[in-house]
Amino acid sequence: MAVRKNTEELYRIQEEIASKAVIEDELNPEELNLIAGADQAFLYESKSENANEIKKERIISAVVLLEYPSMKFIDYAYSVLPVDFSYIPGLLSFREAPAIINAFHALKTKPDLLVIDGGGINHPRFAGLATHVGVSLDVATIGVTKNLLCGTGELPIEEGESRIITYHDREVGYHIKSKTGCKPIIVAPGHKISLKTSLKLIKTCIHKHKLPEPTRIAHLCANKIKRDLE
DNA sequence: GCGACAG
DNA sequence: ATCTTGTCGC
Repeated sequence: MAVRKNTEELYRIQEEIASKAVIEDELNPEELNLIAGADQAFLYESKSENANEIKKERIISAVVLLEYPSMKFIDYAYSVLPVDFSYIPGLLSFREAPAIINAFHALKTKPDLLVIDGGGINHPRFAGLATHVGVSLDVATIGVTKNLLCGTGELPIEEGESRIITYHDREVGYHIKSKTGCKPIIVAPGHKISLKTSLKLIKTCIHKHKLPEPTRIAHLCANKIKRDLE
């Protein structure tokens, strides 16, 4: 339940992914029609055999397909996989990316863009979960999180307002005050999309909640699958 | 050395 | 992320 390879090797992989990430629009925002959201939930099966307690951990990744910009639900797909890699800040993708990639492949209709609950280039080595998945699948991605892993930036105050986040002299994302009374969320490009377009599109995906619809619906979907599975 | 640290 | 009931507020 720990790191399998040397941390240095994993860092090297992330640096390679970062070098392959394209932070420019390779999609036309005007023609965006299908958008997807991905989120994960976990299952714990604890077997208490005599004195030893064996715990199996499984990850559920749900990918929901929505129509843009109506945010109308179209379809979904999911994947359940065993996980052995524990959560380590900065190495989240090695724990969650495989399940997301599996669920994405299970989608019959592919989206033009995938929004993931995790960081994008706002990462110590500029290779957060959204960037990792985007480069692996060669699909445009945006990362959305509720907490900041690294970087600095002012906090927006008024609903709809946003402020740039910087890390090592590089602009890596934004804080967005999505709703009054709610802590700002963090948005960052993952792959094949620019900083500004990421901000613009996510704003369009914010309806009546703090989180944008793709990620919010995916979260509900993953939890329902989890309930039905136990 | 100490504190911080996506999900 | 997950363990969990009520409760304050729009």
